[in-house]
Amino acid sequence: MELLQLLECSPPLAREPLNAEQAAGVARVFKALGDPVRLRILSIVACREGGEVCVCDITGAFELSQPTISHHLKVLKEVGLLTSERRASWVYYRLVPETLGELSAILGTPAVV
Amino acid sequence: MELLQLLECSPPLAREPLNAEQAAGVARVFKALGDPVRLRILSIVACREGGEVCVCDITGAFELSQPTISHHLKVLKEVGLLTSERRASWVYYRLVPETLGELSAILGTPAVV
DNA sequence: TTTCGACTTCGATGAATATCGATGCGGAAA
DNA sequence: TTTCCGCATCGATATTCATCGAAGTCGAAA
Repeated sequence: MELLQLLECSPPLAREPLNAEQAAGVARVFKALGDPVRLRILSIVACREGGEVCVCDITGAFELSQPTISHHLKVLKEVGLLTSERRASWVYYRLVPETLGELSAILGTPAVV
Repeated sequence: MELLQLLECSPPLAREPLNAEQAAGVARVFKALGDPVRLRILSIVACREGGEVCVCDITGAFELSQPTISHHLKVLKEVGLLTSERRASWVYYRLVPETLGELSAILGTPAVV
């Protein structure tokens, strides 16, 4: 099952206990968020006007090697938080807001909490 | 700085890029959520009428050793997602809804997304 | 006091991961 | 074609982590 679909059929934490499959899927995405570098990358992409950032801009924001940034981008892409598109020599990354929204819903909306 | 306070002053991902300190604090909590067992534990506690669960009830829901469950409970407690209280021979765990709410707000409310 | 049960802590181990340098690849320019 | 640049992949390494058995703690009961 695709990851976003699995998120969509995972109930909020406080509604009913997650089963093992749901928990495994949701945990994959939260694990991707559980790294400060990846969180900052995601934030950089999310804040950008136009919604897309090229890798060189992200690399420039950290004192980390380019392969390391590439690794983190791959992790974020694998769990459905980012998409990428190559245009000419550059690769542009975009946010997938649906995935973030599903996560937020699983945690429970602030109003309900 | 205490973790919940750091969450409170961390902007939503899409508002402005997280700085290193904010990202480190937020990542700690997401990392705790990035394990399927811990997610299920959290869900079990969140769903429970009365809001509290004793360790033996949680242990009984998994095919894992009791020290392993205790380890996961400690992780969830250290990042401010659970609190515990001992009464007689039993230890009861409760959810900290404020922490979940802060996380949800950082991801961005579903309506805004 | 001794015993017992619920739970935590400790120590060890195998697996996962963050990081990097070196290398590969794809496209554009020369 | 050759060269160069942006980015991904590979291989290696040091660290982190999930898990468990053994041992410790704490409170209640005997």
